[in-house]
Amino acid sequence: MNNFENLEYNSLLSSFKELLKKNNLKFTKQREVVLKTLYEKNDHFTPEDLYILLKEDYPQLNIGIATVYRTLNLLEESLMATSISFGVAGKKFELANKPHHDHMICKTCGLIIEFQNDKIEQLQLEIAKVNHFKITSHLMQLRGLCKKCSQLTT
Amino acid sequence: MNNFENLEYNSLLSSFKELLKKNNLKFTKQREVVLKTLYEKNDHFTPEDLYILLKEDYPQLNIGIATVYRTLNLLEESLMATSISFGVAGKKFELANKPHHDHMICKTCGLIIEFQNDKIEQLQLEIAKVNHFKITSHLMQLRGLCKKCSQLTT
DNA sequence: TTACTTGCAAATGATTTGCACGTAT
DNA sequence: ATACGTGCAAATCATTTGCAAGTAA
Repeated sequence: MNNFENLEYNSLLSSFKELLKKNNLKFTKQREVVLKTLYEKNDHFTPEDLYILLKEDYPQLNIGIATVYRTLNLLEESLMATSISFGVAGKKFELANKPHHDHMICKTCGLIIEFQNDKIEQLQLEIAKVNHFKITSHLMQLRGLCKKCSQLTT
Repeated sequence: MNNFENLEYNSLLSSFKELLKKNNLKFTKQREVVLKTLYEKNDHFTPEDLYILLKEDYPQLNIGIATVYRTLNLLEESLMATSISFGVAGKKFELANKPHHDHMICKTCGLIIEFQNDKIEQLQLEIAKVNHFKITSHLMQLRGLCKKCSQLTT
């Protein structure tokens, strides 16, 4: 659970600025365009993906990939972004302004489908309770083939 | 689903040898001790963990870490082992002779608790069906605090 | 004998870090 | 003016790979 669900851009921006101030960090153009792009594109990005996109969209900024990594890590630590891991293949980040959801990931084309299921969440809580385990977060990924790729394969 | 569930060591070993033969690969001491150690310790290991353990237990073998990586990858490709990912922090492998299960992972002490829930698996299949997605595997991890660590924290 | 395998060290690829310069406050 | 942030290049870390020597079949 975080405090950023369903926020529009201006509210996210305010939260971000507040958070920066609270930690004696500065509001820079680089940090701004990372947040803005994640919001506008409303998608999942690897740091590399986002770096390339920012180079295209804001060439005059001449952003460095290290800054992209630093900003994504900052957003994730502040709970304004979340990431899903692809093992050694890296991580993809998304803003945390959407309600909680999990992911289906196509092994062939990388398509990500989001889903949410209350019954599963409920069952997870029950399982945790039986094991005296206190859940702080969970990761659920269904891996396989999306409609398109499973048709190509067949 | 794989064919290794509930197998004892001798059967696993036979399967492994068969699999090696089928692929014109050789049965070596290094491959043997990796399989054997995973079986005997019945636990989850990073390649590094296992490498250190094998160095201790079989010092005369002088196994290299590259061989540990190669063997774990071979076992995983052959479906005799599975891995769970910890993001950038790496992967942990375990033998696939146990029935399918998922994991609870303690963020503080690293304890792994295994669990299995048919209702959740069923719900996952339904969700996939609705989205025309063909599941080949899934990853479900509940992260948080085990009984012991949540008592220490409180 | 003939491949395949191994350990080693070098290569790789993603991510992080040190540093001198730039910039928000 | 004073931190903090940035881009760059070098460093790091886990993992993979090339190669000459070793070993299973």
